Amino acid sequence: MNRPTVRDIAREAGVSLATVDRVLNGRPGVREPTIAKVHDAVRLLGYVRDTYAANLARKRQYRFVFVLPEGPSEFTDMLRSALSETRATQIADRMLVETVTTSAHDPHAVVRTLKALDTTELCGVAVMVPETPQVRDAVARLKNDGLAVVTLISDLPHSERDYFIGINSVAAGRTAGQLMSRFTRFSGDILVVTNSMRSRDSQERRLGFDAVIKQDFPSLNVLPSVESFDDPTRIDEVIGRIVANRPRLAGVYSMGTGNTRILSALRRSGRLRDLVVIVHELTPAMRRALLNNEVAAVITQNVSHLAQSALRVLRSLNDEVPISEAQERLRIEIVLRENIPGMCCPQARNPKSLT
Amino acid sequence: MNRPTVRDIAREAGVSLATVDRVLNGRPGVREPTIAKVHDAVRLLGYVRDTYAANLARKRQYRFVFVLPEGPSEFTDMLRSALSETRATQIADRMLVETVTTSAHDPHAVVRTLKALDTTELCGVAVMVPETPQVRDAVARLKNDGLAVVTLISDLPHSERDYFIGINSVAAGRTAGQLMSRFTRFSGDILVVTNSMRSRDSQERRLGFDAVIKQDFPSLNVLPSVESFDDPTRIDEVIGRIVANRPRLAGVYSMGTGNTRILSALRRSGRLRDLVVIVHELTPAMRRALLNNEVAAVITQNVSHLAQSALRVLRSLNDEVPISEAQERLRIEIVLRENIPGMCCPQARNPKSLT
DNA sequence: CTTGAAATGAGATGCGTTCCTCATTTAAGG
DNA sequence: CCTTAAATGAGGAACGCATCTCATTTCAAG
Repeated sequence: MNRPTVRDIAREAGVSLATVDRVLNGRPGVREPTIAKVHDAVRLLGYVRDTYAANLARKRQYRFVFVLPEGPSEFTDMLRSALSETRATQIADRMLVETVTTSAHDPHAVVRTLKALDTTELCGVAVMVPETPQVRDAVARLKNDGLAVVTLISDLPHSERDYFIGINSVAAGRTAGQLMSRFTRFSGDILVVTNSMRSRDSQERRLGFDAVIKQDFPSLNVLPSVESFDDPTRIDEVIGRIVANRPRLAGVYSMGTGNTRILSALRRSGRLRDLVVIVHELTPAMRRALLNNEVAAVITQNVSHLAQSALRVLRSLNDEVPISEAQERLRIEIVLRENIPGMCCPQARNPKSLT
Repeated sequence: MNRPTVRDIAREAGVSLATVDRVLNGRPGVREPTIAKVHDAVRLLGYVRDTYAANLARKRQYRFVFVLPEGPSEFTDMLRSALSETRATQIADRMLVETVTTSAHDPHAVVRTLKALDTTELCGVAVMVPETPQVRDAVARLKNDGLAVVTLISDLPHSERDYFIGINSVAAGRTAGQLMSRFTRFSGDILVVTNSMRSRDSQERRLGFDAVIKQDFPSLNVLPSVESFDDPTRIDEVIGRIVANRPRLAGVYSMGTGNTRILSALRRSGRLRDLVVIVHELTPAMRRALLNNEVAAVITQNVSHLAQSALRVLRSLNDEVPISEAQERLRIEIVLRENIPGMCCPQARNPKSLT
């Protein structure tokens, strides 16, 4: 019992190969009842097009571009290298992916970048940019030009994007909240810091964090969010002040970027060892911080899976085949010192008594 | 600049297509220097065979079988359904996978099952069976017949299997240990229970658990392992006794199967709410237990990724293409109430103050 | 230099598609 | 009933590769 081919469909439907082809590829010049006959045969035989043979025949190349924020960032570096790790898949599956960068802070620059994309050559884009009305419009334009559009890491909920690849920020914030409560033994002040509360991610993480603490662990005192605006001196100053003024400070939750600076500010304050620090995104620096017991937990998503998922979804969108929700759903990962990915050998550790 | 084809190789090497084919497919009748010329051309042009075109031409079907433990088990049910979720991939990639079950308790049955496999039809097997010398021999025989063999969940370290797909049990045990320490506030007795300490997984988990507690959290008192032998009445009896005799009991670490029974025994003892319970494998029952705050954390691996990874690896082994270690490495996942996969909407919760 | 086996070349065919072209049939309009 | 446009059929070429056959070349041994 071999997989049915177009010939089988033709025979079953009692039409010619040419007609089957016309129907399957949505070409004009076929009457309704004939179309129905073909579709019936497809259903009956359980035919699924051999995408690879099809791509071979039409010499297809999937051209995708990833739009990432510019500037040095450990996180986008990880994403970039995860993307290049998929190279074997890329060539096997006839994909050509390139990345372009854009200033994440400047909404106009983002729109310019999106407008500059050559929509005639491209099959799809994956964007990781902050949300603005202009960006939503630019996405609509891309969709209008027939491209597949997926959002990465942070979503554009009311845009016309086809799919979001990333984790739910509210749930991530809730996870951080639960972890913080249990690790701080349910009492003390919690400092919440981010680079900017204008970012949707930070807002949602804070929302989830507060919700779970208010509901389940009300004995924790969560301080108002502190914004660093990515300004190193401001980080040092603000953190220094709060640590000095809050003897009951038990934990620090960093929702945004700049974790390295925040850690060194805390280190300078001399209280780092007593604080439960929870951050997002497992960058190389945060791996080190976990190993040194400076950070208690990292809430993260698997960037490698993210990259693979983005490519799979973009391809499915182009082939118009269904996407398996369950298979593409990224998990909210909790990384402690002992389950850092890719650290199988527990040697070279820096022990420390926490008790 | 398109991808090079066999024609390009032939031209570059100054030989005919037939010779290129002979070299590429290891057919006899080519002199050493000619082989070298072809290989040089391959390297120079960066040729990679189009596996899909190749499979199309040779009408190839990958036939794989998964050997799983028989009997009702939430975990193997999950694995089975994860496997069927990959059906779209299976047909797209010309794979035909079936599962056979075998009695995990009876080493002879396992060997019989492995011997009964039709090695002429098959391309590879994925096995999830306990380790015995006989099983290792059976694996050697399969390898000898030219099959690809991967181990699932629990490894057969000294067998000739090609690849192990699963997480490091020692590291998983360490993670459980770290979590237990922080959640129990670094003090109290810890009950460690498993269905059988003869299982390599349990041994290794215990090893990791003890190591991390001894090194970093020596104030915890970890009790000797209790074996349930999958006997419900024994579970009730042993757990009841220990809970009654240990007023300082702070946590329970279940390394093996039978979590539902263990939980109900603890529930009956009336102390469940005060105990930090950590288990392995996120089954539907454990999801419910997390939601009810009966279990504090589940250490698990992503069964869906496991299934996909197994198929990818089996295919790569058959195609003799390199396997991307980093991409296939499964993570040790920590699941708390707030980051249960696939639970985006935080309604319908059963709140409880833990403070 | 001849012989014969080994090495190599040339070419055809097919895998499941797509995408053509050109003929033939069908159905509706006058 | 004839005309005409639309619908359908028949078939070929190509995609990158595997596999096979048969002819030709090469090279060492005799």
